Amino acid sequence: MSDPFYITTAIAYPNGKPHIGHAYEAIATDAIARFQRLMGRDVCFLTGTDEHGLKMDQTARGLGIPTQQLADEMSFYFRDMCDKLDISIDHFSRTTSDHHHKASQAIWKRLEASGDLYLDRYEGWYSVRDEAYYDEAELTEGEGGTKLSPQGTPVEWTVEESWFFRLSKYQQPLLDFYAAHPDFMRPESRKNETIRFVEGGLKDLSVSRTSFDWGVKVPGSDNHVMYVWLDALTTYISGIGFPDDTEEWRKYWPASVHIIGKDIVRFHTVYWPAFLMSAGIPLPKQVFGHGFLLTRGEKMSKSLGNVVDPIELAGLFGVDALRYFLLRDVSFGQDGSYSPEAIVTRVNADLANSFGNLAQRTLSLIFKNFEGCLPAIHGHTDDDNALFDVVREAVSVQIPAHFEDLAMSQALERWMHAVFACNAYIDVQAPWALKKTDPERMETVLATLFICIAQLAVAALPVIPGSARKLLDQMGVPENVRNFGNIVSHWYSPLAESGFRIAQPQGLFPRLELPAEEENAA
RNA sequence: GGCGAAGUAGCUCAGCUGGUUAGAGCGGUGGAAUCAUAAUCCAUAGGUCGGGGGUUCAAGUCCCUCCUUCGCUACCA
Repeated sequence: MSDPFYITTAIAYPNGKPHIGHAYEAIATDAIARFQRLMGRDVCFLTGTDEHGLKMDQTARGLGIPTQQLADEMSFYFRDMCDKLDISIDHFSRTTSDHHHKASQAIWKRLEASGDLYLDRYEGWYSVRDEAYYDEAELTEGEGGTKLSPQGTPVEWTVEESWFFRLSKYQQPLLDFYAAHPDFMRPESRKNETIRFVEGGLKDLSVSRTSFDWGVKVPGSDNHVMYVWLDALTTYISGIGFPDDTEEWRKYWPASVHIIGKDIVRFHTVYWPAFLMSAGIPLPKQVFGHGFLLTRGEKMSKSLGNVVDPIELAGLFGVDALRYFLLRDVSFGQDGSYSPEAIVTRVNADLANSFGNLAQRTLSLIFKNFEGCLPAIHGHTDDDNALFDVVREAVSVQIPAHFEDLAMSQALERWMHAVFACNAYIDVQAPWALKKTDPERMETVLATLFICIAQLAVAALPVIPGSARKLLDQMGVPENVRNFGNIVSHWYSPLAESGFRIAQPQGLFPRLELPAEEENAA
């Protein structure tokens, strides 16, 4: 294979179990990765956990367990989420691994060699929870005269020796890079924000801490640990081999796209590129900041008690149902809203009623009337060709174009459009009525539908991998045509002539019911 | 305060560089069909495209202004 495609999610900070936002990001990234594989590209998909930092250390201490043990436990939940949601990762990287420490120290040495690191003192109001310093002016007065950060977290006056990175030096190089690579930041609104931020001037960045030791040691300064972001971002390259000159590293870097949440755009579009420039490493081709998922239009938060467990949700509605809903109902890049009603409505309408039912009625007719043998084609009519045109246009032109553009919801909209065309076709042709009047025509109609359904199933593989695969299995579609290139080739007649028979068709997408408690709430 | 995004049918939203009667899905209504997961198909419902002003032969689609929501950022020190 050639044409490598390297995609990553953000490296999650596992100070709690994964929530729906983590799941959303993983699912979206997975759909893109799967799509690219089905386009024949050599894909590497990396995710992982960012386990350093004071917060982890403190949480562990609070629980009375070793920090590493907490990290192991929490990281497991994220790894487990990937398994449960059918996330097709190639690498799960952890910042606590030995190799990652080595990689982080290697990049540190490169920054140092470029003359971009210097030792200084840092003092100011520090928030442990945010792991950030704030200006006096940014603080607000809390209860009892305590000082609070803009995020409402407590701050303490802290003085520490710190290594600094000459971020200021990269202001112009970054702006030049943005100008030369208009697709580097997406969507557009995030790009504008970043450019204005950089134009406003960059201050050097404190990149080490001495107040705790749960992190990567700074080479030559054992009492310092590296700033969590420098360490975390390095995961994108350490996960594929850096600093070793491995085959993966040579093949996959620079990354095709980093998929991240809109809240951490700056780290990925300002700090990360600056670090890489300093280290003499090529920059990723694109950073995409997706939106947030709101619960019934409200921001998720622990205090509101509306934090949703994605595993529970998948258990309730099905993994593919959840995946489909998130990618279909939320325009990628914008905020989206989630509710049980919305999932049930969308999934029933699209997957159960339209697509699932289409497959079921077609396969049932074949199963009952031909003992499962695939019907022969006795010459196609204009109606057949018109349907082929619609489905083929969707499957080999529109859907790939939208996926390529990371517009999953639009890809699925085109997919549904083609599904509608199939349902309209089956109603007009009424193969069940042709049984007595024109059995040969009945065969052709069902064969036509069979082909179209297979094409649509392949196009849906990135989003609903489990159920699409099950359908293709039921239909006996050979593995080697289950991709965007081959599914529009002539595989049907050979399959029919091979003597393949479909078994009694099994429904793919059961109609969902609104959970009882939700009905009451609504 | 500055910059930016958004405000389009009951709901969720499409509408690129301005141009025939403003679109889709869901919901609602009226038909058809009965192979299928009571699923499907057809027709339809008449929305001042946030308000106002302007440019143009022609504006959701460009300009100005106002209102609302949101994001980034700054400041009041």
